Amino acid sequence: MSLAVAEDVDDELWSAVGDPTRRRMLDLLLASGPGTATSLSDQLPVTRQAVAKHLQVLDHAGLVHGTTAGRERRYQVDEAQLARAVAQLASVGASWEARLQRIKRIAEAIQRDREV
Amino acid sequence: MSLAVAEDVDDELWSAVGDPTRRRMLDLLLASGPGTATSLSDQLPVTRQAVAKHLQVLDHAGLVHGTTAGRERRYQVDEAQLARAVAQLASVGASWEARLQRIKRIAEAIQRDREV
DNA sequence: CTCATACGCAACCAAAGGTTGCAGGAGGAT
DNA sequence: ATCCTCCTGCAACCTTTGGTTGCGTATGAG
Repeated sequence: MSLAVAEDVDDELWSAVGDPTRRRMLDLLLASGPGTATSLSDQLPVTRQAVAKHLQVLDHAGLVHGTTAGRERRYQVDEAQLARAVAQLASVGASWEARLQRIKRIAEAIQRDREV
Repeated sequence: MSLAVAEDVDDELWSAVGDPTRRRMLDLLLASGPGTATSLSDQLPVTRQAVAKHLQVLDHAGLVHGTTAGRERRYQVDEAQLARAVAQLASVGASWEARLQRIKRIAEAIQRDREV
């Protein structure tokens, strides 16, 4: 049985998604479609500049993708990359859950031994 | 259909689990059983003090639970709380995936309209 | 008793999230 | 063409957080 830790996970994706503000930005972009730093910032408790920095991070992680249109710059979610991120979350979760199961089995085995 | 954003998530749990070092620590504690700041630190690329701080964070989030034994202080994973964290990861992932699916369906509908 | 070991506390440093302030470019109104 | 507005980018600065080194202290081994 492979005990390899599931931390072959892309740390940049994780930390991109690890920030609560960025998670909410992704939520908003998914819920309302493409948006700009300004449009996002007035749905969030932070300033436009903070949002802009987060958009850079998300862009660099490939989770969003921005296009300039006139004086606006609108960003939209890269669906494939977000799907990848979701898969990695699931992977880490599954790994932990597997270990918890294993511990539980061992605990039960000890319990049985005591009852003999 | 409820469009409520899945950010009713406990931010403390998320950020506890959001840090890569803390994730590795949880991995180690799950893999090798209870451990001390020292025992963890020499399996990690950071100092004992850094590990100690992370243990405080994890403890405060309820993910681990430490007991003093002589001159050692050993920590072990709180399985129930970690299970909760895993559930929250899964919840956010599911929420995003649902939205991605919805977007995909809409895109296909538009595609069909064009083909008429 | 002495020595090694594990710990906690404090000072310090760099990076990240956040803020304010300002200069510049694109569009609409006069 | 001009003026005004709006959205953007850049720079300076503050605070929190992950990380380090250094030190004092307590506990177990010899």
